[in-house]
Amino acid sequence: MNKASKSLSTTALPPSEFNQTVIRWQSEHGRNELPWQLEQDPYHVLVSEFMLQQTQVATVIPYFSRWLHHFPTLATLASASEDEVLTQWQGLGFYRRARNLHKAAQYLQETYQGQIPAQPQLLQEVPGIGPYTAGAITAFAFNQPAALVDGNVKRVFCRYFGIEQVPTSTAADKLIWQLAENYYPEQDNRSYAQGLLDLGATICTPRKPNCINCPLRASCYAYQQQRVDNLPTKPPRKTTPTRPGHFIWISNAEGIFLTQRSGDVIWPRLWSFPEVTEPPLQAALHGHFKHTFSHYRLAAQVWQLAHPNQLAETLSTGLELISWQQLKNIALPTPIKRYLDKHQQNPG
DNA sequence: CATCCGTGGAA
DNA sequence: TTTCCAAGGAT
Repeated sequence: MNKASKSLSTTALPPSEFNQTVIRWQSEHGRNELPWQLEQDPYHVLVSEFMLQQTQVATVIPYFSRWLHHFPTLATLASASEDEVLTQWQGLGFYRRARNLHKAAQYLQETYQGQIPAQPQLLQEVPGIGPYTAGAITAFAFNQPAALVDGNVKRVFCRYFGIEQVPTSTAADKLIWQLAENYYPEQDNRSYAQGLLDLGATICTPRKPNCINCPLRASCYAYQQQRVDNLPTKPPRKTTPTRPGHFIWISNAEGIFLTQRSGDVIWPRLWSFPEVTEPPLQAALHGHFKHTFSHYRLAAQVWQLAHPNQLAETLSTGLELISWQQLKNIALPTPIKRYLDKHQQNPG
């Protein structure tokens, strides 16, 4: 018995009983009317899975509907411009996903004539598709057998099998993927995969799980050992630093000067006030805002220059005068959009 | 293996 | 107010 399996539950159901229990529960209590479940369209599944990466269902739903209205097919998405794609994505965050989804559509058009392959191995060659999304598309779009591990599966498995390692660790990740490979069914994988996610999202929740309604509680390690509140093991906390930011406000009656950010920074390829590393000389404070990212806090000051001419000396990036009307057609980061909404009443 | 990449909702 | 964390992937 190796080290990893020593801590594992000895009362776990065998795969066939486990996955049949999940499938039966899913058909009665799972989610079956989410927007991307209504039509079994692989493109719909593709879009939803990109949007759902690290993003909750409730947040995604309105974006998904608007997206399909704007890009109804894979081909329309593939032929769209990057700016158009980012504008539809604005506010959803993790903007690399949008560019990856765009690249994925172009890749699928060129490589498979617009068809989406049903094999995880091929799907992982697509930009933005990793191990989870490859399994998810295989299961949800094609109802084919494949393993998939997301945050829900990790939590359910850590509790059910009694996995003590921090779930983000490499050791836990390998173990959970191995279990996932061993437990998925050959038939009905769509319902099984959906059932695992539904269990994690509605029953086996991070806090105050609803064990009394869980179909797996009789054979769940954490439930039996009263370890539900201790599993999965919490990773050590790290404090999020606060970083200063300095932005430049230049506007006139016609519009405001913005710049399109580069592709390798936060808010990649989105439009924003020009950003500088130091507060400019001879500038008046126009306003300020705070914003929390996943890994740091931004304390931003917005400066208005006394002499707009000095801008050329300060900035390396190109500026464009965006008319007040045009603002709604470009991709803006949420706090920049918010700041504009607040101050646009008094432009200048 | 660690870090980066957004945002919003819940407690 | 702070903390947590969500259908992760790329580097």
